[in-house]
Amino acid sequence: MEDVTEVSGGARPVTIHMVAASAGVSASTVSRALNFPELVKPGTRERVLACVERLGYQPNRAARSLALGRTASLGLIVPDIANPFFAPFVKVVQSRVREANYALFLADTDEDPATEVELALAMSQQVDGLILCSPRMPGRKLRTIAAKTPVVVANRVSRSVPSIALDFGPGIRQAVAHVHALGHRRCAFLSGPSGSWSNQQRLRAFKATCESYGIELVVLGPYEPQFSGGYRGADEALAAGVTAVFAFNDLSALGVMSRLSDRNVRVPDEMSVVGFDDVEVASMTSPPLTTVAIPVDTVAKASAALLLSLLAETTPQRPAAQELATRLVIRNTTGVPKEDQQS
Amino acid sequence: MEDVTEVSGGARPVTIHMVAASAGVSASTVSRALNFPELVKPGTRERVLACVERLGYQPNRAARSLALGRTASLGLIVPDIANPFFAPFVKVVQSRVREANYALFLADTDEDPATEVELALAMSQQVDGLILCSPRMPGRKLRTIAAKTPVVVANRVSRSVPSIALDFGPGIRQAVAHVHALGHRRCAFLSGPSGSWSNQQRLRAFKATCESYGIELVVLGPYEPQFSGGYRGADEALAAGVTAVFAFNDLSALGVMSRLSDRNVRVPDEMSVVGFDDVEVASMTSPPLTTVAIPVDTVAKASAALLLSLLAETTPQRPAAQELATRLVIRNTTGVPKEDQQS
DNA sequence: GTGAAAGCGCTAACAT
DNA sequence: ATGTTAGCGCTTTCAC
Repeated sequence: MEDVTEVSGGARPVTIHMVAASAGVSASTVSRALNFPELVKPGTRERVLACVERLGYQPNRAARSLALGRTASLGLIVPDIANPFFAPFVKVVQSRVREANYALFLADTDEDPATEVELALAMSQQVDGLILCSPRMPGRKLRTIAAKTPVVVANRVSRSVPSIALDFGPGIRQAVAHVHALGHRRCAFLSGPSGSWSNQQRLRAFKATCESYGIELVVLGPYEPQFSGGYRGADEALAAGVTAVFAFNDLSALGVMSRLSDRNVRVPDEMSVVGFDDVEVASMTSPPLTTVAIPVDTVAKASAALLLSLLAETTPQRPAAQELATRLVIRNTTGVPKEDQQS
Repeated sequence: MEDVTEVSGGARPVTIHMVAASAGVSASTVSRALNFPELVKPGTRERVLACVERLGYQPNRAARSLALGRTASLGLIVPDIANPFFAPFVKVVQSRVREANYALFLADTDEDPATEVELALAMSQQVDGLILCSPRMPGRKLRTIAAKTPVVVANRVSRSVPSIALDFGPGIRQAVAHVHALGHRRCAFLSGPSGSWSNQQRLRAFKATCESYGIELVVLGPYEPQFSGGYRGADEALAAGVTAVFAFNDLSALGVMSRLSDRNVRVPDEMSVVGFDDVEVASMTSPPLTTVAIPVDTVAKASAALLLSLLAETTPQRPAAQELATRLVIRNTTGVPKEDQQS
């Protein structure tokens, strides 16, 4: 019985051949024992696995990838990791993907479409599949990338690429109905980035729904989809003489509330505020924010599941597009407009 | 001049040999033209690069890794991506690492030390280096992992592993001095996870500093380091009859404020609240939160820089440990305690 | 049931 | 300056 030195200090990694030697078998047998245990006789299998254990052998991923033609890793590209809307998305995708034994590459585009394309292209060569979250790149680029590697698009519909998107309609209709029921007749929409799919969808739905309810909608902006954007928007909303504002997202709704508080305009008594997304902090503010909730976790799970199923499929399917519903969460930033209040 | 088909549809990727053939040179020349352009004659170089371009050749990463013995990717492991304290950390690390042409693997431990070890072990075999953010694993495990791959630890000091940690002292001293100056003499500390390095450090510093200022410190908890923890803690702080509370972090401070608001206790008039971390939302609340700021971006940058320098070093250095200072950010949740106020 | 051998795509001596 | 060769560590036919 030979004495094989333990993996200690800084020596170079154990290869499959070392294991093979130490178990008195060939490399192929070790490989089989690890990948197709049923193909090797129980006796040898145990001997091999014991050596694997003892030597602390871990297969070299690069070698494995090269031989197999698959990397066992996926990529996720998001516009802004630090955005409280995307962070949970990343978290859920990561955990799902892990469960399926894939590692996850993460990249942040800093909201820049060009960077987005660049990152996606770079990643496409080192992953088995890609999730593009809220991509802003043109459809053409999207197709280019999808031609290189399996791709799933989240938070945007696409006809050429499998996607998980959102139907803002239900949530927006509920929000408008809610505000209408409270008595508001003149409202503002603080729009977000004009190029974004989300903003276009939301704006369209707000316009149509307000019209059908006989609510006058003042469209303001575009503003950056951040606290700062809402902070600026608040003054314009006030100047426009509306009694309620629909913010592009929760962050900007927070900005609105902060500015309103600065100017001693009480929420919801003197101004109602409705957010969008239902990020975690929306429920932590005082007063807690009424907002159109997006089921991010569900979107993230569905995106991961879709990509994984794409990878599992042997026969290529045609692009599936799924749309998830939104809904209104009523908290304390919406109320009866001042003029209507009994005093 | 031969007609080489464009990369269209679903064909298999272009290899270096295809480029070589199409340029009428050997594979090594293509490799050199790409990696050490100065080693190949300008004429051929251009011809090669033209073919690379035309064929859309992208080197296979796995093959490259295998040959080179390096993966050009790094790993980052955090306790909770969705936590507003860690999200910016991830963002900054990602961007730094990208700049150095590394891709980044991300994993989330869900605050579980066992998962942490598992993930770190798994990642160690597919990266050139690892950043462990706020690790909870025992020092022994840390060393095991550091023996396999270069590791940098963030938000925790270690003697055996290079680390970027925080000196909570300055910020805490400023916070206590501030609160003391306002007239508070009995305060509470809402402690976080008892096992965490951060909590131990903060508790110790708060205790020592309060003592030196003659402030009576009531230690409550432990609470989960979340909104919910603070929400619970608020009642206990009120029962303890303190006039100011130091929350373990900003999230729990938000919980405190929310509960206080529920119970109609005004902040800061009837209770002062001090957070910790200075996450982005801390400045977005009404009133904005007074908090001990942690320079996360700096920590993240330093961690990435340290790891990159470790990888660049030819000669192994001994573990460097850097400590970054914290400081108090005074906003509007701290004020003169009620009893002292002129009425 | 197991071993020998070839090859995944790339880089790096070593020749020339 | 460029081509030839070997090899990174693994999987996988193909023999036996």
